[in-house]
Amino acid sequence: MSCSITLKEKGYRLTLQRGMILDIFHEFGGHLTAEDVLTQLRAKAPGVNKSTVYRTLELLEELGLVIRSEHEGRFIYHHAEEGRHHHLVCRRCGKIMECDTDVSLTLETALLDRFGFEGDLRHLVIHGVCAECRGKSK
Amino acid sequence: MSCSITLKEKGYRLTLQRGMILDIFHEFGGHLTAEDVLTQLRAKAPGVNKSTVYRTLELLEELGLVIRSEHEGRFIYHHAEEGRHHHLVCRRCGKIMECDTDVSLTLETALLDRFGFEGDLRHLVIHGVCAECRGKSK
DNA sequence: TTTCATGCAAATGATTTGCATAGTC
DNA sequence: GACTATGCAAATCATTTGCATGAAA
Repeated sequence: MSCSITLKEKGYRLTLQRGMILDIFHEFGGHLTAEDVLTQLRAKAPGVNKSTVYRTLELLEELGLVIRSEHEGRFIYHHAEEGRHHHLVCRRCGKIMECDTDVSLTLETALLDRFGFEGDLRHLVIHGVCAECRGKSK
Repeated sequence: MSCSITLKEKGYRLTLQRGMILDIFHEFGGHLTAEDVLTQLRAKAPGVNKSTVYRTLELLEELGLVIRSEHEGRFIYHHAEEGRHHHLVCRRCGKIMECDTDVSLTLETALLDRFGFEGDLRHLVIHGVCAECRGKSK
């Protein structure tokens, strides 16, 4: 698959661990913490170490294969090929929804026009209150 | 000032430390880490403790007096009254610029219309490349 | 066989917590 | 005087790092 190719192209070794971590991102669509990845990984290969996960995630992010963001004091990762999308985090129930990026196109052009800032709007984390929770309390 | 009043209104004690931390947010417009606050604080009152800063920041955030966001694995805080603004973080030079929120009005309404999601667009952190850095490399 | 990746264990650094004391109301 | 906030020290938790060994090219 294309990720493995990228690894090799850039001169990195395709190890069993790296392959499995890439697989996890392919299978699992959403956002994962390093610990999530480790848990998934250990279901298949019990011996794998924490450091390997952290080092691999760092590498994959450098290569642009995964996107790193942060949530509640920890880093979360998702597959870059998964497509552009934003995260809507509800501050009441904690639910995280995905939303595609056409909602932010205007913002993207505005930033470029006004500030010359090339914003990476492939992935925003937006906090707020979801429809469900708004219905309950308001 | 209004912040002190809010503290008292909600039944919290207005201590010297809390007052000074509020002052720091009033004087210093930008975003501060807990450690930044501690440093500023110790310039005036050397004896103040780390825990007090963390506990105060937690309280101020609960009361809505400061806004907490995260950047590079640590929490950053800014005064809520400072007005709505976004942060544009340059991934090349690390510079953080502020930008007002009218650029995101379209986004705000789009989220509400489409998902019923009431996004808190008083403060976004947007990563990207600033005009200066774009000029250099592109 | 050479070099890079892994596992292990220990270090780091930000944030949190328990508890006795000091300060506010 | 009662009760809350502070300082101190130690605990926690995610992430990082040094080093010897094992695996990939």
